[in-house]
Amino acid sequence: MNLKQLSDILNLSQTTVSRALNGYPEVREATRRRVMEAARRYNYTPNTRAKGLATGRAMSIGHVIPLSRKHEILNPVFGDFITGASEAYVATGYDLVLSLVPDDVQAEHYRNLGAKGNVDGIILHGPLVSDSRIELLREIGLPFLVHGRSSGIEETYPYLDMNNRRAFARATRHLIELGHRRIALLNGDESMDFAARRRAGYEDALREAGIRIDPSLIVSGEMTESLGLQAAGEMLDRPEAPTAFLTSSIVIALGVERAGFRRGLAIGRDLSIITHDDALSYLPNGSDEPLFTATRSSVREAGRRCAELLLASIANPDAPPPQELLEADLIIGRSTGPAPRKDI
Amino acid sequence: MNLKQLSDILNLSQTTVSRALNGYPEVREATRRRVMEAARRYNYTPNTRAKGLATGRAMSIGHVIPLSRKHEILNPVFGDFITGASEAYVATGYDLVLSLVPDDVQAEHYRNLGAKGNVDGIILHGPLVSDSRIELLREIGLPFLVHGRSSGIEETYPYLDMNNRRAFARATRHLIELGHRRIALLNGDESMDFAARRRAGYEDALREAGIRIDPSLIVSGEMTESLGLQAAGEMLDRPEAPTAFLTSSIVIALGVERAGFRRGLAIGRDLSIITHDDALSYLPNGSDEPLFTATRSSVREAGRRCAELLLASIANPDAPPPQELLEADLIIGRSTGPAPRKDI
DNA sequence: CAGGATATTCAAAGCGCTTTGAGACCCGCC
DNA sequence: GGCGGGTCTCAAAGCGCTTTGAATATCCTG
Repeated sequence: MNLKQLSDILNLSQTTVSRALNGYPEVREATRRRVMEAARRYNYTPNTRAKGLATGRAMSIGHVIPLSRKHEILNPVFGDFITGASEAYVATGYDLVLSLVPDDVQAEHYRNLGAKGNVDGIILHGPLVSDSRIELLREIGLPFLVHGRSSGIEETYPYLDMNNRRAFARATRHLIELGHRRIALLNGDESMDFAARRRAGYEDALREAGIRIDPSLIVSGEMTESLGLQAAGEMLDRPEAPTAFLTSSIVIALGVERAGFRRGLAIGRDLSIITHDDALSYLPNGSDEPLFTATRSSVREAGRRCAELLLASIANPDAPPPQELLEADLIIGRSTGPAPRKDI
Repeated sequence: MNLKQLSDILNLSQTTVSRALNGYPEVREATRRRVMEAARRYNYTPNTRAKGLATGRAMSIGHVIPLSRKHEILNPVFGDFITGASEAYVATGYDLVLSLVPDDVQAEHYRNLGAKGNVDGIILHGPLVSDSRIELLREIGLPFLVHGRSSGIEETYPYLDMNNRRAFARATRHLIELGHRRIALLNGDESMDFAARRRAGYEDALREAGIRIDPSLIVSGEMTESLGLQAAGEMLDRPEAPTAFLTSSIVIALGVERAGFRRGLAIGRDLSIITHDDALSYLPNGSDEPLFTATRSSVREAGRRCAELLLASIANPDAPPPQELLEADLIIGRSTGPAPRKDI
């Protein structure tokens, strides 16, 4: 069923039907009702492509997920982010076009997305430190919004980020106040901006407390269970083992916990853990009382907000670029406690 | 840059340029090269919407993820699936349109997708037992392919599934051969088809061995770490505790493991665990030797294959509906061993 | 009830592309 | 040198929608 068929049935012109459907004022109420009614009856839905061609708007947003050739890991966070974004899109009739693109063809892909005209805007995922894609997107002229930030980019650009630095500084400070001195950091890949900022926060707090930064207590890499298991295992076997771990994701923390279990260490007593918790739906941090003490910030909420901001800036292109910084909560669970006596 | 501008620059008609670009034979090679060259130089990419309008093909595939209102959990498996599917799409120039749709508006959403004409086909995720969406999609007439199957649907429909029943029967048999008699099953929500089949496989093997099926050893629900922790914890505290667990996902298995740790049980000796392993990129089952004994089937591979099958059946609508069944591997890790002596 | 204002409706031009049917050009052959 | 056949190129008609500018009803006032 297309517009012409519908208007023929109604004995109206296409113009009138279109206007009636799109809420223009030049249509008598009775006519509009009649049209609406018929549209529903015949299950008429305007063809998106044709509508897009005519209006110049694609009614869809592109999400481009970088896929490293080296470690082809799709960030598990992504699913929740998308869920949140989707909420905003569904509410406004937008579609979500997803592309997973290998690093080496990213630039080309962004250019194509612009030229092909099938998205009205782009959400940029997984920004690196000094990420060149930001400049590229500005150059292309397609509206965009960065989920995260990129240190080292001077110009202002639209973003929504979580205050990683402050969150990790707070967490580190909390451990220090509990008497811990040897605090390990198991971080994500530090070429990613978020991980670099988390490390900066960790170092801020240590410096502040006059604690030497020990590079042998810092590991960064893919955020998997085995990273936690292996790195923590190795560190715990040292004579001067850390008494506390700060980890960038719950999955890593689970690995640390296991390394502790294997060595007969009680979590929260012999060994403290604070993790960042993205509040992923399928990895809840305990059901009632949180398992891990954690800096928590819902990535789903971030997804929703990102989508809202991008849609708003598409609707109003002259507004200044949106920039938002979410703060994480520090929630206390059962994985932290005072540093063991002998270590104070 | 659009076709007209490009053809003006080249002093050619739009037709000629279009034909040159799309590989039609009526263009001299020299001309074609000249056109190609210019297209690259000016970074011309045909507008998808316009092309779609003219050809009637959207060059994109819709993935509809059901989002239960009750437990808003996005299956973590989904990320890897999409990654796989993406590989097939990128190779053929298709886009991936994603929608997360609450259960109660699914039917409407499928209808709209059809009418709006912005996808050429649909991948149906998360089929339930007797899933009515399959009938709906057939009625709508849009090409589709089910990832999984739906028991209780009589007509043939295109699908790609993993042989869940056989996989779980094999795993259960393996435990039985190791001497286990009290084997618990921690399953996904059994209104989902895959979970129902897994349970059937588990029961097949028990029946075969003449072991009574004990409903108190079967739990199904959301596949989270805490499900594993709680269900296993509760079972292990019984006088007649199970000696082995079969779980539907690694996350559950991690929970079981933790419940074991907490009770001082050695995994692989006091307690055996077999899990299904979707080979998720961010949840590797150990780095060299597998942590868990597992039935393994890469969901990413499944994604790639689903996409390929759907694209093939779009290209050739008269072919019989593709139906494929993947077999899972049973890989032996360190989480299984003979049943403890006293229990034999 | 004429005349102008207002409320409705219409025909037609685009949006950027593909594709059809026809025309121009060039070649070699008789 | 004219003609048939191949090779290229072209103008124009759609694809389904929005939107402009004009036409037609309808209504109200004096």
